[in-house]
Amino acid sequence: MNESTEGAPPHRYTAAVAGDVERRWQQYWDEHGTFHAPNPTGPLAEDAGVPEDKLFVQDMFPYPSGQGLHVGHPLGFIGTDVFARYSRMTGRNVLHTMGFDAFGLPAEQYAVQTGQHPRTTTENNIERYLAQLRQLGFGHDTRRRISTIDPEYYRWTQWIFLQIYNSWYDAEQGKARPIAELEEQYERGERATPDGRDWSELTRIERSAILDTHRLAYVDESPVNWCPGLGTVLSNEEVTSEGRSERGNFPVFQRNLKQWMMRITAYADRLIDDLDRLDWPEKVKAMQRNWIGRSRGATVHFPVHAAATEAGDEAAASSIEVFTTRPDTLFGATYMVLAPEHPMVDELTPEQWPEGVDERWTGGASSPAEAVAAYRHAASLKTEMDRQENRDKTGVFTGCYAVNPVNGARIPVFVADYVLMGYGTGAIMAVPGQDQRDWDFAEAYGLEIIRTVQPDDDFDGEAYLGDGVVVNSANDEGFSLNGLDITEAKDAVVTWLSEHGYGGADVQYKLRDWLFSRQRYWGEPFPIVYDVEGIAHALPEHMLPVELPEVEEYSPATYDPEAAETKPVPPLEKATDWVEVELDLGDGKRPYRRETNTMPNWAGSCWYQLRYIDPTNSERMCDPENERYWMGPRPEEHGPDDPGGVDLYVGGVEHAVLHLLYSRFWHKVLYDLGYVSSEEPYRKLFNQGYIQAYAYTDSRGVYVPAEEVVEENGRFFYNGEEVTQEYGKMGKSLKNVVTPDQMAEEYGVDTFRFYEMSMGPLEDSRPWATKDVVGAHRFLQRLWRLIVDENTGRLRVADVETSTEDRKQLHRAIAGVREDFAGLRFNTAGAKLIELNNYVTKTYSAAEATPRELAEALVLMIAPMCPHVAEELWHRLGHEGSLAHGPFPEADERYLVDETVEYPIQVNGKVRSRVTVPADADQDAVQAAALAEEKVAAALDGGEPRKVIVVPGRLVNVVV
RNA sequence: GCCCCCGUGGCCCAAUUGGCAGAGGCGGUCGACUUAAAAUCGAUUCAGUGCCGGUUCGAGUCCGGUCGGGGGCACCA
Repeated sequence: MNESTEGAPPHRYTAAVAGDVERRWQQYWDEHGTFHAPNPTGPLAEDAGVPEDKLFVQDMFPYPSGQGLHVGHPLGFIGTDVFARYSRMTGRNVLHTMGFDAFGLPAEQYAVQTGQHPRTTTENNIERYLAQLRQLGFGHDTRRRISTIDPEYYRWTQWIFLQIYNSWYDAEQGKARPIAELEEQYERGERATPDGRDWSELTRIERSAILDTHRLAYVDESPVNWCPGLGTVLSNEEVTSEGRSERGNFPVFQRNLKQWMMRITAYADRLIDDLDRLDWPEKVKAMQRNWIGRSRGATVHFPVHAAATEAGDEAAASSIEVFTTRPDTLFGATYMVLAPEHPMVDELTPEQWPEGVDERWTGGASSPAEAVAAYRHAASLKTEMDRQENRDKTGVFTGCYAVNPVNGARIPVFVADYVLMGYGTGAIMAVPGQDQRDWDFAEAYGLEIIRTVQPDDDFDGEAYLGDGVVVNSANDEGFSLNGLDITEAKDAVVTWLSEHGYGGADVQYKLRDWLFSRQRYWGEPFPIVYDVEGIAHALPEHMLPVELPEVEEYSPATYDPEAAETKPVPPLEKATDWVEVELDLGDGKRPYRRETNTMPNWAGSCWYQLRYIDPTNSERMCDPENERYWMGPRPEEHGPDDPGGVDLYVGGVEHAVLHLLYSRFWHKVLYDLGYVSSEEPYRKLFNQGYIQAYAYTDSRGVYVPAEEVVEENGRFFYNGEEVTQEYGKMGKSLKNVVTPDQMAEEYGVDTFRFYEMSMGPLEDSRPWATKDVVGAHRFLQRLWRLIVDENTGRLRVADVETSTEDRKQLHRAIAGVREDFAGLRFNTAGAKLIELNNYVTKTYSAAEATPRELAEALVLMIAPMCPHVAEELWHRLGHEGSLAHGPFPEADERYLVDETVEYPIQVNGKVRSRVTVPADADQDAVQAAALAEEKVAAALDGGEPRKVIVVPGRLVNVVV
């Protein structure tokens, strides 16, 4: 027992009493299924049907780590719970639950160390986690809990993969369609095969290869991020800007490997455009726009004087294709650059340097081939880090010239590593006059600089990026851009290019296709097998789920982090009995090999909201009727553009790109294929802040226990020794962890919940302060004391009359609290409740009894934040059952308006006096009353005011 | 380098969106209860909103600049 409860009155609301109350009500909720939300149809439907007014609230589900929770973890969970509880009390059908994102590296790594199966570790952690969630009193519908590692869940993850695999993107219709419909187009000859042969003439392998190039999930041999230290490949999103793995910080290398990809780029436009239809933080939208990186511009083909590679060879007419966002500057293109990896480099490089070549261009080599080879070799050795640290422009002349199509100018072609193979076409037209990178290169290599946009008069920079009039842009055939503005010039050039066959308008994206396979054990197996010819086959639905086999070794082969030339070996490769199977896929039993990669960790989280809706459905991923009810668009409620989706999705901003982009992509595919009615998974997104903490280091830089540090005059001491304060994360190694368990022990969960919500706005990050928690505790003690006699435990509430003032206080609080709850402003809702409680305490704590009208309203209004103590008091007030479904107090307009209003009177903006007038006084009456006021009259000194501003209900300002 | 967000009493935070800077909590001080302390209760204290300038009858709120803190992107043609 805590010493603070010793000697306290026997019926005071202490941590011990709170703990008892909390456990009892948690059990009650469990036994009564209080938070079960009915579905329109299926096993979770009820005879009574469902109300039209519903709310689907979702938290970003947690990874069940073995570390346990600290006080920062549940912040968002409490926020959604308060909102869900408030909404439920006002009569809405509320779906709120929580599952687990349970595949992932930590369990696998633990398995590697200890030999314990990742499933065992993970399931134990989930048990621990569930106990903690229960302790915090969340109103989850526990029937809807899912876990991504549950075969009945990942069966549907595999099923969705198959839908994606069996689809192609029809660019004309702007949507995904079944691959069978594409095959029909080929069969009927409506679509030409790549080499023009008839579909019927193609072999099975050839047909399958053609279809594979259209599938939304496909195998590709292309450059991928290979991370030898982890023994796996990674998606672009999982690689940091330093070119290292986000997890583990190992070096990542570009290697050509055969891997599964998802054609997310097909959805680039919709993923960008539909952001406008979402109620999301602008910051997150900006990050997604940035990641997708759409730029509009033009493709331009530059003919090359194809340098003969062999003596006497008349070079074939060839051209270099570039992408530019500034086609208007085409007349200023004075040279070109290819990325070192560009496939055309070899064919363009002639035997010998042209006559009189600039020495700076040759790199001192005796032939172009030698110079280019040396440069490419040097570039290949550079890591991302090197490239970033050193931005000096380097490059080498290929010996080849291209022709600027617009004016016939002969311009040199360089190889330089400031052009990246991964963006656009891997080649650029260089316009030093309007691009700083090109300017830098041109300066270093003595290349011509032509301005095609007239800078402002006072411009003294180098490359000019601003607006202006186009100059120096005309050819001999009468085509001229001179005098146009940039936008007009772009249009004119694009038109000219298409008319003359040199290119046309084009759009490029930074977004790449999503690398979807990982060489790990602890992930979803692919529902794919390969036949003896190596052709991939999707497994039929009835063979799902494909379950993970038992293996000896859980880890892939890992290597020296720097060993770039190594190859991935997935752990499933060794499960021979599982890999080699005989199956009947429709043409008799045949031998197949299973795909041995597994899906990335993001797969399971791409669609879990759909499974929450229909967690027990064994026929379908989710019944369409249930999906339509919980997630379907509601234009009458959210406007004509409403894409539908979860009503409120709360989580950290760290998932701004990865999870949220992948999830949107999957959802759109499912929408296109007709499985869901919503076009987006999450209609409204909210990023909660982080709870941070102070940490302290001693003179050696070693962390000391934060809770034992004392402050004195702004300096900090531990055991009498001065220590240094740091601010940041909460973590074991920082010795500053505070757990919800500690808080529950010391104050009870309701106090903890109330404190977390009242610390500040949910979206803000703020420091944890254990010493402040007592304020929330005192508040609940005062509330309890108003209702329960601390000495006898008897109810001290009676049906006594309340005063008009009481009602004004009460109804003002009700109106404010309702607004605050609805707007997720729990901190101010809490403050208003404390204020009302303080008023009632002041008015009735010394009286015989507290009026029931006030007591009940307080109890109901505190319930979303402090549900256990509210249930207990509601019960003691004589009510049967739970208050979880309301009622919630309603404000009576009559008490929100005063009969009189006190106006502050400003003279020249400074408050000088006050005057009280009837609330219905019109502006003239208020003005008259103000001017008649003694001090104001004195300030006017008999003169006329220059101006009088009356703000109805606010104030009067007299200007003299 | 580019883009975004935030600076209000000693601390965490409010302020009806341009209208009296203070709702709430912590802390401090004083008092009650107690043999005493803790806990609890009551009372009370404290800033002119990072800084400079502008718009306005009126600016924490809008605009420009500047300093400080946090975040995102980064040779993307």
